[in-house]
Amino acid sequence: MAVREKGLLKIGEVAIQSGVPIKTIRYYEQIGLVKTAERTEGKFRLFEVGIITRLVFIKRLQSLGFSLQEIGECLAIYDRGNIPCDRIQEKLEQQVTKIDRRIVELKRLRQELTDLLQHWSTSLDKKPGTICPNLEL
Amino acid sequence: MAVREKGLLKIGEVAIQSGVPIKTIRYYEQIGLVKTAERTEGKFRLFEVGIITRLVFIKRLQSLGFSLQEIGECLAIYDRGNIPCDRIQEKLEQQVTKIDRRIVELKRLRQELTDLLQHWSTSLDKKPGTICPNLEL
DNA sequence: CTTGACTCTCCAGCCAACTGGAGAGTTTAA
DNA sequence: TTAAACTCTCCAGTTGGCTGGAGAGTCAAG
Repeated sequence: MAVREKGLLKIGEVAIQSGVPIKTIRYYEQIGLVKTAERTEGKFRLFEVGIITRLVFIKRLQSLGFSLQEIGECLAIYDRGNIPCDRIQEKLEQQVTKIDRRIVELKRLRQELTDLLQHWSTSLDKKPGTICPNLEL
Repeated sequence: MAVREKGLLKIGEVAIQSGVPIKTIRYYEQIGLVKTAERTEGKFRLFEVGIITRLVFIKRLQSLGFSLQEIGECLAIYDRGNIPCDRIQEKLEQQVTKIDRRIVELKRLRQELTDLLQHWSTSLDKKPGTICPNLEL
């Protein structure tokens, strides 16, 4: 079992260990988030064990609201030999700001909805040129 | 000008009066949200004036967070000769619930982010098998 | 009758992040 | 050696709500 001697993993094992589906791993390779170390003669992908950490990292950042695009930027820093902590910190802060804005938006919408509901009348006549009279008031 | 005599509108005029782009109107027709009253000999769409109210209604519900699917349901009630107020009220309430859930989610995420940032260290060494040490703590 | 504005259909693409399937080839354990 | 399990590439589709463009046809004013 040449693969295990070299400490390389086939995609299926990577999928199991990382929890990321095979298809997704291939997709990540396609968009440059991960790389295959080499291939078998029969074109099977072989990954270094570090791929697991990498995939877990990707999923972690994703769960924090990062896009694959942004994750790619962080990984690029790492791949140049640096720790991407600073960049990530920055992004995290932006993320918080984005969330805050989103929450404000949602609250405004919620207010609009509850205002509408508060004045909702269950006994309005059909007015010509109106679909839901309650909405035009 | 036969069109105006009949009180029918061509799509361009509908677009101007409703503020909905021509392409979008055709799309709405395609998915069954609106109907053309008839066509000219040359296949030009002719709409009844009610289309304006209808489009404004669609946009209104959309701004309240309804999907076109849901809007379609309300319009179907209207098209059967009923006032869709009850249905809309129901949907609005669901909408509020959805927003509340979303806000909770966002707050939880926000908390996670700020927790991470609070304990962020700017002087961590690169650890083997780690991409961003701050994230594994 | 001509010209310019308008509209038609059909196809295709966009965003993001995958996911499904066909059909073929590879690896590995028994 | 054989059969099961695994993997390959390539293409296409998903969700939702549009949007763009090509190329052709139509309408209305002068």
